[in-house]
Amino acid sequence: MSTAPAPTSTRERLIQAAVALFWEKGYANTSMSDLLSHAGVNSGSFYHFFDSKEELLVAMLDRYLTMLQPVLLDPAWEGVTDPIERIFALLGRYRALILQTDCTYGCPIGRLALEISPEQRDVHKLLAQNFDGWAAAVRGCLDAAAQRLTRDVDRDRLSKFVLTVMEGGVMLSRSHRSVEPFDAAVAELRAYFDCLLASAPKSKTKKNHRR
Amino acid sequence: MSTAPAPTSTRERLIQAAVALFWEKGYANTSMSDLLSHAGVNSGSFYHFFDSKEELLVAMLDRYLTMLQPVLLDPAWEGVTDPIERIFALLGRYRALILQTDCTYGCPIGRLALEISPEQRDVHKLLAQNFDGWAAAVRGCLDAAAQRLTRDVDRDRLSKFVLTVMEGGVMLSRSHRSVEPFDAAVAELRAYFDCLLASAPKSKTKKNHRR
DNA sequence: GTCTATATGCCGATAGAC
DNA sequence: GTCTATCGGCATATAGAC
Repeated sequence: MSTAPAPTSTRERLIQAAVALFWEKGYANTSMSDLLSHAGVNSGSFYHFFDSKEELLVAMLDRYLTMLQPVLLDPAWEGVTDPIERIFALLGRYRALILQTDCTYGCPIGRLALEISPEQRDVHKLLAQNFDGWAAAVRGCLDAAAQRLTRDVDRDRLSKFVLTVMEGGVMLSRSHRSVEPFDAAVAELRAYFDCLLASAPKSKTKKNHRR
Repeated sequence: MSTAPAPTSTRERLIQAAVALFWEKGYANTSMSDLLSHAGVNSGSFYHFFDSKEELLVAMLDRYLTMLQPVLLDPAWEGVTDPIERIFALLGRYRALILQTDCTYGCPIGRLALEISPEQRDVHKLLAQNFDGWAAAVRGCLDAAAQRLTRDVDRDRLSKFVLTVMEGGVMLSRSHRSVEPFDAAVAELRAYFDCLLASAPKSKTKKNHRR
């Protein structure tokens, strides 16, 4: 409970700068001087901690893995207990991000997945791990709601489908400069969930999904 | 019916090089010298036809619009008449592309949508037009199958959903270096379609969708 | 660990003869 | 319309004092 200004280390500030800038501008379009000035660090210090820009990318993706729960899931799920609604609350966070960025949002992980050369296998492995972590969170929700879903639902596959739809929706919203494509994708996903929940008894989750 | 070797113009060769290279390496990672050597053109000639690299990008995206039907849709739909199967045949083309590229495929349009800065509105307008053209083709299939779909299906929204799923599936396959995420997404989409076709009479489309 | 100064190379774009 | 030669700038990365 100290009020100290949190003396973030140089290494830490660089990772934070990477989180912000690789998200905002992509990897190649973020220059070393962008990173250095944003972090308030000099070139010499950078190369004391990292061998290259790519190594900072790796460190950033590692950080993302640990940020998923506290930074994304916990806030998204605060006050939301129903597991199916948690899935849509998570998608709601992305909707908020799209709006916050004036519909220019690109998911940092998805963006890097398409930008980074496939030869950089270590980077793509981390990207895949980030995707898997996200999907696993959704998978947890589906497991919690298992008895409400029709028996033949492949919950693992469905959790990845939610991720797929999120990524596609974010992409389309960026080029259209509008939330509408994202909203449409989420609405369609909701319709699918209604399908999968249809024959189950407790259909408590029927507020205003279909408009 | 001439057998002449089709003396492609310099401008044309540059556009073709852009189609190939912006797809393979992205926009920023394709250098002018990449483009010039691939097209067999000198720098001076390039700037005779285009004011800048970005202008070539615009020309390439215009070209993509005209290529959609003959290069993508026509081959995908050859021998496939059922409109719903046409949708999945189109997705099958992307599956083939993923396999052809050893699972490093990134849809050129989707990739640019995330890479290009939102400030370049003209580029994003063309990207959105490309997305819209693709979705419109799917929309045409859905319209043709309208009487088989449950009444409350929003066909326009559903056509965009198919695009969303394709783009998300391609993205995940690239980072996982496997077709599996794409296949899973398409299988889930098929399950959704089965839902939407369920209550209709003619369920001729039941071969082996669910495995 | 941090600083300034700088190496080295490729980038997109241009000049100007032919 | 095509050629060669080259510009100025910014990229990542390094050197070496403190």
